Amino acid sequence: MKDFIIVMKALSDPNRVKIIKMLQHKSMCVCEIKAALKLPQPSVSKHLKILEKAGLVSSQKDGLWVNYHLSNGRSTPYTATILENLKHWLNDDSEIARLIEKIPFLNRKELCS
Amino acid sequence: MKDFIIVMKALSDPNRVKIIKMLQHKSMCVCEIKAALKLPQPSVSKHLKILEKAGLVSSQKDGLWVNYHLSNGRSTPYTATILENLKHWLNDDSEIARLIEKIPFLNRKELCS
DNA sequence: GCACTATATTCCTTAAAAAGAATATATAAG
DNA sequence: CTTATATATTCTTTTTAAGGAATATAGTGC
Repeated sequence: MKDFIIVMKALSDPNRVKIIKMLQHKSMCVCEIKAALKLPQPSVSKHLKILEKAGLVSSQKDGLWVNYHLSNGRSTPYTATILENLKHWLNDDSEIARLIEKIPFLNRKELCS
Repeated sequence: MKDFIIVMKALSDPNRVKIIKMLQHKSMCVCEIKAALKLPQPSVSKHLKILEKAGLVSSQKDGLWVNYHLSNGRSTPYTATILENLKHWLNDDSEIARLIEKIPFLNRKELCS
């Protein structure tokens, strides 16, 4: 039960859901997410930590950067199903659609400096 | 997005999840749920309202009683999938299992008086 | 009408989550 | 070792959600 609640709470925030939707298209570092969502960097880090604890995303260090990507969902039965369904859920949301469109133009070299 | 968040928030509380798991086995009135979960009546009513707003449960008046049951899930794409998966999710949770076992012994006539 | 019962709502208090500012850590480059 | 940059953490404040007590509503039966 506890794990289930942690997953549901992680998904109860629009910015965190947006992060998941973006990661479906591309692994991203914190500063890319920060730029896409126009949020302060500490706020992004905190959201990512919550998603990571819920088993929804994973991270990988790359020098000074930390790349975040969707997890394989194996941590709980819920994460796998939810991540799978989130592939088609919310694609018709206009705000999500706009975010996704902008992803190809995010340039880490420009953003992080 | 807003609807999705409402559903996720509704599922972010253990008592509300327990209510859903019980309703999978039996339509229940407020006082039956109250007895099963050992919660104050106003608290149960409030949880039910949140579940109803999320499109997860529906209610039907029966004289002085109000029977709650799982909704058909047609209100959003999320509710249908979540309700379907919740049929097998959490069945191995000991607290849930104990609740389900007790359902047949809930007697409305005894409880509500 | 009145009394009784099941449920809902309101109001207030408490707890939990989110936002913001500041600071800390870690790695890279000189 | 120093500087610079990306990210994480801490601490405080604000917002949001949950709990509890009291009251309101809506049926039922007399």
